[in-house]
Amino acid sequence: MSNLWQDLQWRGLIAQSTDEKVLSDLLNNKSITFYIGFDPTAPSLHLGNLMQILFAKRLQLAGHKPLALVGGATGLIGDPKESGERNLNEEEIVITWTENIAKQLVKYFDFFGNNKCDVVNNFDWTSKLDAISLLRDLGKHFSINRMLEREAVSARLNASGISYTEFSYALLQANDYLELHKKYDCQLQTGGSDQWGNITAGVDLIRRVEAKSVHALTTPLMVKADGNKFGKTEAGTIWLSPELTSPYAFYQFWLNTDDRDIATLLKYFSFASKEIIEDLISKSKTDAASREAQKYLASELTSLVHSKEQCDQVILASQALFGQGELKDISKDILIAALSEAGLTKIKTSEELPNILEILQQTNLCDSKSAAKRTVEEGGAYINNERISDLNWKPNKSDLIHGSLLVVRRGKKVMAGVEIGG
RNA sequence: GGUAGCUUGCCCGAGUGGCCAAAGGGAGCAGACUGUAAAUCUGCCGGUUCACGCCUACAGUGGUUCAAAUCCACUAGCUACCA
Repeated sequence: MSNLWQDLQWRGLIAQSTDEKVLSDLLNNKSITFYIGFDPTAPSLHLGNLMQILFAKRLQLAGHKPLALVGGATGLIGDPKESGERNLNEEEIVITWTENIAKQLVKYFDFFGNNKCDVVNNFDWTSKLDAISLLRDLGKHFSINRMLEREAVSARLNASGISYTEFSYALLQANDYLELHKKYDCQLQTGGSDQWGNITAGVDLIRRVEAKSVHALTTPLMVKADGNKFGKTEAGTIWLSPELTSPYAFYQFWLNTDDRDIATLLKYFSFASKEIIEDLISKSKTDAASREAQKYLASELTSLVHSKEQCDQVILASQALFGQGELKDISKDILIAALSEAGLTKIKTSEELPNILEILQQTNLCDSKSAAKRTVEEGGAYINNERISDLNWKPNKSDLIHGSLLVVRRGKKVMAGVEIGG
């Protein structure tokens, strides 16, 4: 007996579900097997995926067995999206991405015990599916009329069109559910609300083929207060891989969460108790400036996705770079670590020291020399927290912190480091 | 298959021979105010250049012209009407 369902509801994590009474009873009182799928559409998982992962983790913590599916097969086909046909990726690339994703998933689930997680790849069964079976055994259970009703599909029919390849996607995902139902007695598939159609296609298929009733449960689409998509910045997607999004950038992303969104995000992403979360939310209203809720969530998630050690480093780096104190008072090691997190560019001493425009460009703080010049003229260029307004400014020996470092900043919060060395 | 129209910078959208790197809006960047917020106001917003300038750009290719986003031809894609 648990209150999993009530907890999920309180967190606002339930968008749609099949028969609520039956499903909530299963989730609260039984231990079931469920699955959640991830298609390899990119080299790494991102924050949208993280929401799904953590949702599944909540179910596992409550005693249910997760199957983390990687879409080695479905990734080769492409789930139709409203904006238009996807470009097919090379098979080798999809294989690499599938492997990356499988590795990343391992971090978030428990792989021991009665309800241990299994990672499965739909390539294993889909690649064995022959044309006759696909069309005769599977296809016969699908109504085109029904498939045309899907939002993404109908949008595509009215606009750019859709290939047979993508149109067939739902069959494969439905078949995944059927496979996992037969093999693991999987009774629930979870996903984002955009997956509702695909998931219920599987539910229908299982009813037709096995005469069994299984379930679907989706999470809402996160919409930010400013109307933009969650999980992206102007610089791009926030990835879970440290190579694509540094732990520093990851932490900063959460720290900069809009006050209006922090309550929702805490409920979606934090594993803290209801009491702690409600306390943080109330603080975010009474004392928004302290940003305790943002700091808490940033720290919790950076620790989870990267590591506690990385997170500590990043917090130190953030404090060092945004602190009020003298940069010179920060030890060389910590400063180098901080700048490495933000992005450190090395320049050889043998060369003449670059001027401010070159520094801004070489640290990638500005895209071009013109952009760099603009930044300086606008008063947005800082070296060691001092505004630089002279276009010809060059660093002196005495400007180098600890003999070799420059802290470069554009605007209020875009940092980079320069290390002058042999 | 026939006819007519459309295709502009990150996005939307004005421009129908020189005054066009191209109105306006959005996004984005910077400044002020702040909390490394939000809202608001101001400036910027193809590349290179201290700058005059030069280069690249108005679907693609070629042409007319001293001069083309603007005119002509062909190609591709989209839209509407006709069968």
